[in-house]
Amino acid sequence: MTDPATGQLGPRARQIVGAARDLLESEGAEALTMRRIADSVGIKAPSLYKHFPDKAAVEVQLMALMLAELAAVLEAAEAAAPGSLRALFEAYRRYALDHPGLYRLATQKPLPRESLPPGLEDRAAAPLFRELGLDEHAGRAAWAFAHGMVALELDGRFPGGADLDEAWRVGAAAFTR
Amino acid sequence: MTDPATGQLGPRARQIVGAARDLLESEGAEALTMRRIADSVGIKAPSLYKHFPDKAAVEVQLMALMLAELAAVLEAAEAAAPGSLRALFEAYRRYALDHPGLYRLATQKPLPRESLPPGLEDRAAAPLFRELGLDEHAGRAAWAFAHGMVALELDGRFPGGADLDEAWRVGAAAFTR
DNA sequence: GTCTATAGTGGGATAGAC
DNA sequence: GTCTATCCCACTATAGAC
Repeated sequence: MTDPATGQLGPRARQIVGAARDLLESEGAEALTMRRIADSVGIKAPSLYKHFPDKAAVEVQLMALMLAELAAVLEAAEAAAPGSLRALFEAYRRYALDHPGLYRLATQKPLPRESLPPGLEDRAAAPLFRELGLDEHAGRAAWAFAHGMVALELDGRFPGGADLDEAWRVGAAAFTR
Repeated sequence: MTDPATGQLGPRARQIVGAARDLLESEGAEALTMRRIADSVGIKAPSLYKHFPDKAAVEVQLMALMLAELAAVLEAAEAAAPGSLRALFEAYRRYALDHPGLYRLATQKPLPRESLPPGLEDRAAAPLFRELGLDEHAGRAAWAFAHGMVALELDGRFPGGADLDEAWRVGAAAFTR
């Protein structure tokens, strides 16, 4: 539940979101139920409703968490290696593979844009667009490439021995111009 | 249920898969339940188990259907416009957008490769690889781009007014070389 | 802010008669 | 190959006591 004044989460609510996150990463999306979240926190499921109106509200917080972390990771990559699309892709891939549950949750359905902190979505997308000279079309194409690579890898769609580093390299070269 | 001799589906089983497909496309993945499928066919849910061992077996048939159709569509595009990556992307996009339920079902989880007709997966992938000169890395990168574009578009992740044709064009140009 | 109890829904799947 | 009846499970969410 968000504080009506500040829009911030209380400590208990933050703990719930943290438990939900751990559950999602350790056991996958099917494990993300109100009962399991409550168990992790050490309370009963109905008590969760004193902190969040419904399950969707918990998921919104998880999506916001993912976007903020991804933005931070991309911004750090940009600062460490300015002008390197390779480095941005590398950071994107690493984040997604390290947090597959969160990445999928925030990625496989429409974003509840009204419920998210303003500007957060743009902040996560900005480094890629900056790198590609603010060309919106190239930015979308490169984003789609990165998302596609990650989605296919997470879903085990590439053959076993595939050299994905090389595919990422080809993609980075294709969009670098 | 597959005929033990031929591996083919009987007429009733084919009807069930067709009903499942229509349900999936018209009402989405959540509507794809054994009860709903049975309703569409005009029988009761338990009767489905005389034709398929479980729900997963129905889904496998849907995945095989999607791969076969996608392969056919890409092969047709290749024949109509040889050497055009643009044309392949166009066909890929159109198929996915026209059959979002099927596309997602066959795409958002690991393929049950042992249960699919041998070679089907490769057949669906072949046109793209042929177009890119059999370069496996370029093939994977281009496939990831196409899948990423489609996934993001299906999930409503692009901003409202985004000119996606242009993003596809940029992607095709980037991988054409 | 936590609990117990429970409503209400819906799902996959099986048993056994016909 | 279809039916009825049923099991067993799991989920989200609410009511009301403390």
